[in-house]
Parts: sequence; C-alpha cells; structure tokens
Amino acid sequence: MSNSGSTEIDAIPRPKTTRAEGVRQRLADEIAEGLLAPGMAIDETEVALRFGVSRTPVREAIRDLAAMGLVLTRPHRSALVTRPSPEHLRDMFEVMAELESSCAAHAAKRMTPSERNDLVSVHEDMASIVQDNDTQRYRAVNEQFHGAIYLGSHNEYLVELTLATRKRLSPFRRAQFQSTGRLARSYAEHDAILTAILRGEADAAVAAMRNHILVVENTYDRLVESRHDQPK
Amino acid sequence: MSNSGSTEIDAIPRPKTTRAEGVRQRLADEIAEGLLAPGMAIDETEVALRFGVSRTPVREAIRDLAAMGLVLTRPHRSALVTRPSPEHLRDMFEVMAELESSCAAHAAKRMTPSERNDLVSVHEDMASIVQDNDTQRYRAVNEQFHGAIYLGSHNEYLVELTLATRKRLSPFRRAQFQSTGRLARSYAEHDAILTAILRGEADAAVAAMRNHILVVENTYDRLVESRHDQPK
DNA sequence: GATGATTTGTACGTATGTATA
DNA sequence: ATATACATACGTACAAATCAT
Repeated sequence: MSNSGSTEIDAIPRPKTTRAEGVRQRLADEIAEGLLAPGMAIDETEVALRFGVSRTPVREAIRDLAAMGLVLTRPHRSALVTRPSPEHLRDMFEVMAELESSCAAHAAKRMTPSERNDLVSVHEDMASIVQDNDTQRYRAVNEQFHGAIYLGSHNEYLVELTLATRKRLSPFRRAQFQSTGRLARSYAEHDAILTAILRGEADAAVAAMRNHILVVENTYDRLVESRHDQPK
Repeated sequence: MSNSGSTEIDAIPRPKTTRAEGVRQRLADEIAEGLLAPGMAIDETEVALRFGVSRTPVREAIRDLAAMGLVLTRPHRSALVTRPSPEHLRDMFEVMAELESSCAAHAAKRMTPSERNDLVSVHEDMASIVQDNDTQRYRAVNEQFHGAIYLGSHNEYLVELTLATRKRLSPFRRAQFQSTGRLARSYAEHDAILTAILRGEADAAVAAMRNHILVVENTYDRLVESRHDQPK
C-alpha cells in the first residue's frame, strides 16, 4: 500500500470542480455521440455562450480534447473534430485489437477469483439482453464486460491506453450493433473470450479477443461503405 | 508556379510557434532531462516570469503536459511532475515492451527495402560510437534506431502511442547507459533485433525487442536501488 | 491582392479555493 | 478554529493571425 501520493487510481468520476473539466466532459460526450461530427469546426465563443462560461475554460477543454486525439488543433485556426483517414482508422483498430488482446492475455493469468466471478456475472447478464435484442442495454453491459477484462490485466497503464483508444474510436463504433444478428454473434465471441480467460489460456484469449475486435472493425466498414460517404 | 514567393521546396510546413507551444516544449525537455524532477511542484507564475510570458500560455502548456502524463494536476493545486509508483513504472515498462515489440513485428513484415537499408545504416553508425564509448552520441543514434523501427511498422497510431510512452518514461531511462558495458550489450541486442527484422521473422523480432526493453528496465532498477532514494 | 470582419492567442485583473500561522 | 497568505480558476480586454469579400 505504499502509495506515496503520486500515481492516482482515479479513472472514476471526480467531483466536477472546475468549469474546464465540465466543458471537457460535455464536449467529449457530444463528440462520442456524434452530435459534434468528425470534421466539424468548434467555435470557442459559440461553445462558451452555449455553456454559459467564458472562453478560457473552453480553450482549456479543447486543448485536453486535442491531447486525447478527439480534436485537431492548429495555431490560429478553429479546432476540428478529428476525422481520421480510412488508413488511420485501420491503424487504430489494429492497435485496439492488440491492446485488448494484451489485456485479455494478462487477465487470463492474473485475474483474482473474485474478478473472474464478476466477469462471469456480467456475461450471464448479457444473455437475457441478447434475447430481448435490447441494443441500448447491450451497449452498456458490453462496456462492463470489456472494462472488467481491462482491470483484470492488473496493469494500470495498459488500462489507461486501452480506455483512451476506446474513447477515441467510439465515434466510429457507434453503429456496430445495428447490424442484424450482431448481438448474438458478439455474445458468442464473448463466450470464447471468457472461456479462455477462465481456463487461464493466454494465447487462446488473445486469439479470441483479436477476432472479436477485428469483427467490430469489419462491421463498421460495411456500414460505412453502405453509406455512400459524404464529401469532405 | 507562384510558390508563395519562396524558392525553397516546402518540406514541412513549419507550424508557427505559439507561445504556449514553446513553453510546452521547454517544460517537457526540462522534465525529460530531470531539471524538473519527479515530485516537484510547478509554479505557474514562476515559470511565466522565467520564460518571459504571461501565465496564460503557461497554464495551457501545463495542461498539455498533464494530458501526456508528464505532470499531475488537481484543481486549485500546483501541478506536480509525475512520480509514478514502482508498480506503475513496472506497468509502463511492461507496456513499452509490448508496444516496441509490436512495432518490431510489423516492421519485420512491412518495412520497405529502403527503410531496411536506413535501419542497417543507423545500426552500422552505432558500431564506432560503441568503440569510442561515446554515451552522448549513442543516446541520440539509439533514438534513431528505435524511431526507424517505429516508422517501419507502418502504423501511425502505434507510432504515436509508442513515442508518447517513450517520452513519459524518459525521465526514468536517463541513466541507462551509465552502467559499464551497457553500450556494447545494447548494441548486441540491437543486432539481434535487426537480424530478425531483416529476415522478416516477426516472432524473433518480438522476442529480441522484448528482451531489449526489459533489460533497460532492469538496468534502471539497479541504478535506483543503488541510489538510496532521496526522500519525497 | 488588399481590406475589413471574424476568430484565436496573450496579458492581466479579480474571484475562489487551498494551505498555513 | 479563524484569519491570512498564496496559487490557481475564470473573465475580460486587446493583439495578432486567418478568412472572406
């Protein structure tokens, strides 16, 4: 417990003390939910008026978002919501697959019995949700399932990178469960991951997770292709 | 025709350096070089005076550093140069090994002939530097060697994460080449990595790179232990 | 291509919260 | 415990750069 007050374990809600933090949260949400779509310019003054604060906290929030990769800033130009090229998006999914696989591998070796039980519970909860075809709830519990595996890796920094990448990809995974039958298949893939982790088989966990993530990418690709991309 | 007046070929559009950016660079350097040591508080006013700017760009720079993980900020408290716990440092090295290994694996499969030649050149340059035992130059060319492998992965996002992690660890790798004979051993390890990449053997490249990075961590550990850590 | 309008970048003053006597 | 000192958070004014006409 020698926590000499340096590295924090707070990936969990903080008291929204400062305005800049509040603005950052709201803007991040708007980006993740697609309200602020990729390519859009963010006007500092407009946001400041909209949120009832001055430009100062808005500027600080935008700077944070830029560091997270959610927006792109260039000197004296408005920040733009990041719109990765198809190649960059492919790169990000490739890395996401490796990060999540790494989490799964470590989890297979390091998860405590209690953590394993929790993971099983979450997975079992998903069964009925799949039956009901409740996309909303599935999305939420899916986050829990993956999050439990992240934590099971027992590597804080790996969790940090994985969550950051997940957030950055969120605008491009939003539609993933729209595909018919995707819920059931996702659940089956989770089952394979869970089994490998419970057996402590790191290699199998890696293979199952990699497959799971890359399927998500393919699902996204198909959705995008069917959309007749809007011009830049 | 009219190429904006300049006869120069526009290599890289030099981003007009804003003050906040300049301050960020300087502070990041001071942290990487240990001038601002882990645990130290950063006083906005002091930095502003020292760099001859107002507090505004300093605040923005500090916020960037916080997002990079180089400093820790809490509302209404001074930013502190990050001092990771030993566990967190271990986590970061573990992830660093995986990121660099991943770069090496992809590089083994994807590097172009020209990129392979460049990597060989860099490696050959290092030979004489090892002979001279020139730690300073070795450090610089070592960066080039690793950087060439990052780029060889042909995955921009992976490069981004790897560089970010490298920067974050830099305060804790500064002393790595102080250990006697470390240069020669580092060079030998590079040789194993290079051979694997040139042969296109991804698995061997992973193994060689992982070993190389974890050796760096161990070297650091020994140095720290021998230092009778100074109090907080 | 020049000029005015708009938006970002910086300085500085004040408010607010934290630490300390 | 209250008050005081001090550093950060925020708002506002102005300068500088970009863009639009």
